[in-house]
Amino acid sequence: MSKQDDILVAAERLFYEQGFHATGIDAIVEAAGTTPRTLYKHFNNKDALVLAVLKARDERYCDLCETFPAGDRNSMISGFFRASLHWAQHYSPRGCIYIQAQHEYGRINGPIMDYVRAHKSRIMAIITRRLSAHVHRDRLPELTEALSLLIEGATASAPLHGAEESFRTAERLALSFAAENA
Amino acid sequence: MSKQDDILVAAERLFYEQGFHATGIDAIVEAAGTTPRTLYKHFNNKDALVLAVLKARDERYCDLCETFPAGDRNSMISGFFRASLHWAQHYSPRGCIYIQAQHEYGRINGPIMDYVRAHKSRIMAIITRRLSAHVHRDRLPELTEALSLLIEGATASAPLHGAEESFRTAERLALSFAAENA
DNA sequence: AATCCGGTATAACGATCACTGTACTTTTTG
DNA sequence: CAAAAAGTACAGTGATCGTTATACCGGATT
Repeated sequence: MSKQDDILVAAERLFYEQGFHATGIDAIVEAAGTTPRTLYKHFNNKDALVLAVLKARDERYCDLCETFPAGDRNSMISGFFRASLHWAQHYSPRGCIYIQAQHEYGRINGPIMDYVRAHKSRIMAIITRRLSAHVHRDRLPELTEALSLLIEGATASAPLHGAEESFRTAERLALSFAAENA
Repeated sequence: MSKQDDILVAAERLFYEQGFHATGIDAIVEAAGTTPRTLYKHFNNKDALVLAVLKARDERYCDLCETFPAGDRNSMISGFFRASLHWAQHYSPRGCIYIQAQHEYGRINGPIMDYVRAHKSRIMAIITRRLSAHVHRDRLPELTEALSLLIEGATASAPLHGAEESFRTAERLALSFAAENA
């Protein structure tokens, strides 16, 4: 476990809990048990650190979308929400960090916003591909968009209404929709 | 139009476009055409200004939820999403300002977070009451929660996928759900 | 043995932050 | 008209921000 990893872990936790702008470099280095000088030897500036945190999260969530068990259409929809509930409970109990980044950096047309957009479309591409064998081709885009919207809504609702209930509601909505648009 | 209103309008725009922590007092007073001294005669501190902005938004959106046209169950669901689409396009094209506040102030157990929670439950109460005449009592809580989740998801998806498409998808999801759980 | 590399310690840079003291002018109001 | 209220001008507070300079340490590589 290098110091670079310690810094990444601490930064991810603090950025997510307090917000990007509200988290100073000093707080990160203290939580990571190191010094500003070391941090800036691994990351050119704060934005680079933010990007690294977003990238680490992106890879882990993409992995989750790739690996939840396959099956028929309905069981895959349920599996997707079950996996996302697990993710929300363990890694994302206070909403989506990309939505958070979009709010805090939305004015800027920089690499951070580019990464947010890329992440969301990566997820949609994975879902589309994994569902493609079990859904009619004409219905695939609208189902993917519905699932994306529902995950977004469940993640945003979870902090206030509880994760289990939010994701269960989202799952029921998705199954109703899929059944009607068979 | 008092200076206090000018300050509120400028603060709402800048907080929403750039984020709360990223927006300095100096930027607000410049946009409002006044001075820091005047701002602090109307608002004790920055948090009080944030609260005033959240309150102004709350009242306007509650008004919207109260006044969209009534009708039978399905037409009210459609009306709710149509009204919210209009709101998103004109006042909220970059996501929900309360979700934004929750991310930036979530660590703190203060009046800002209290107001966020109060806003969300106020909206749900209005929707529940307005739908109560047209939905079976047993199905009312779950439909309200589904609508809340869908509005949240559509608002969060709108900046990336387009407002019309996001709210149309949310509406279709809601109608499928309501039909299946009649 | 010499050199590089990851990391540490300390201190400081200029900029910006939220916020205020003081004094003056304009507008509103009784 | 007088008094209170609202707004302006300007400078400056201490604190914190992201970032860097300088110098030193220990271990692995060559």
